[in-house]
Amino acid sequence: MTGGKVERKRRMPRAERERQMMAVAEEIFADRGYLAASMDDIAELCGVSKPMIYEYFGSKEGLLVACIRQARTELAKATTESVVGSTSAEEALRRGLVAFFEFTDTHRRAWSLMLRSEAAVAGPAAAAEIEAGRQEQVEIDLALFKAFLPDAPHQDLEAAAQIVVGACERLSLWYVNQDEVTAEQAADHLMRALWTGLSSMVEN
Amino acid sequence: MTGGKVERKRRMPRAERERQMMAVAEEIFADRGYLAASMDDIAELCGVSKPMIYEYFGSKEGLLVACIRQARTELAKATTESVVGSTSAEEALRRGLVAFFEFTDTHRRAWSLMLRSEAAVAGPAAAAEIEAGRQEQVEIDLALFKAFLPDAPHQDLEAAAQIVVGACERLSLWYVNQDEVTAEQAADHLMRALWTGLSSMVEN
DNA sequence: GAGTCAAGCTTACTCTGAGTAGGTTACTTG
DNA sequence: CAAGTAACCTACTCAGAGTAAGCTTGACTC
Repeated sequence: MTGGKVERKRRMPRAERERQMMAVAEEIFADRGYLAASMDDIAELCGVSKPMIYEYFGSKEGLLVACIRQARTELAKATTESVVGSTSAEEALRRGLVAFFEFTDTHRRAWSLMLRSEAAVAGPAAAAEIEAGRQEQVEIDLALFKAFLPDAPHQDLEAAAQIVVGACERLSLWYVNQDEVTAEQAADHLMRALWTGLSSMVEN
Repeated sequence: MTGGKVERKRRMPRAERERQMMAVAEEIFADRGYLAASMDDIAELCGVSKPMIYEYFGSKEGLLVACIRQARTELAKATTESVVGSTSAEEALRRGLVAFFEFTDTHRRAWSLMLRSEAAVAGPAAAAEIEAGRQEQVEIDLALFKAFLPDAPHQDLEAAAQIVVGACERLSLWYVNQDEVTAEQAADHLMRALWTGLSSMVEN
């Protein structure tokens, strides 16, 4: 089944074991949902006993938070890097959108952890982690708009940033279920729907 | 504290007891989150023992689903009714948006149940109930766009509907935390950001 | 090699909270 | 008032999160 070597029950240094646990947890959480995932099962799949997970992550929610934080970091990295070298605000936004949709497609498990908010229900720490991720995106968009439209009312730009983030989330769900739609097309849809409206704000 | 009569431990017919249970549950779920809410606590606040809730709702998730379904029905009713009598697509969309934002403000508890998806984690039935609510909104928007832009590619309109629903969700969260923003203004922000883009689709 | 320290790991619990079996009370109707 | 049923209760089971206390293995001194 698994291509690599099997090596059951090896002793591992902490860092490596933590990575393995997070990989297993991400899969189990995404597959079964947070509630239905049991720590005993996760431990067994790691070839290790339950207290080890508690030793390293503190609690079930702590394990989930670690998974979410990792996904969040990767997403922020992917979108941020995609924007460098853009020569216009429009290009920057479009590139960011494409990177975002690509991420949600290639990292489906990680994304479903953040989006389907297996978290909101999990507890305050997990919910906060998710909301922080969204807020991060809002700040990025806001900075972009502010640079492009310095004279537009602040409230308008804030609302616009919220709109983009919300639209991205929802559109990503739709997009990953449409086989014939590419990340570029998803980004295009969003640009077409939003861009004229956004750029017209300067005249308001 | 509570304004009305107290009447502790009255016997009630099923329908009335169910309504009371849902009201209590909505509050507890919204306040503490699904996980932290215990069925024993809800039962006690109803002045009744736990098996009664199981008799009427089957499970904890069943109780949550009932709460969500009620909120969903109310939201659909409010937005649908707000649109009747509109003389243009633009007016219909704007009215629907205003009704939506008003609902999220006046029914905060109900809305937070649906939005913060205290549900996705709860289980498949609750998640399905939430997704059904979103899909309902998508269908409504899609029908509206289709009527106004019969020649635009279907995929474009579908994407547009998803965008509107996603943007609404996110913007509603922002809006309920901004005291100085009215429902009309929130709807305005969305219309300004989206309308020109949407209506230009006809030329594509 | 013997001693010792720590990191990685385990067994065997406790305790909370969802869900249930089986019985009791009180209102209605003939 | 007998009988039936709707509303309700006490007292459990059971799964799964979280923990206490100790075992094992390898590396590093002397």
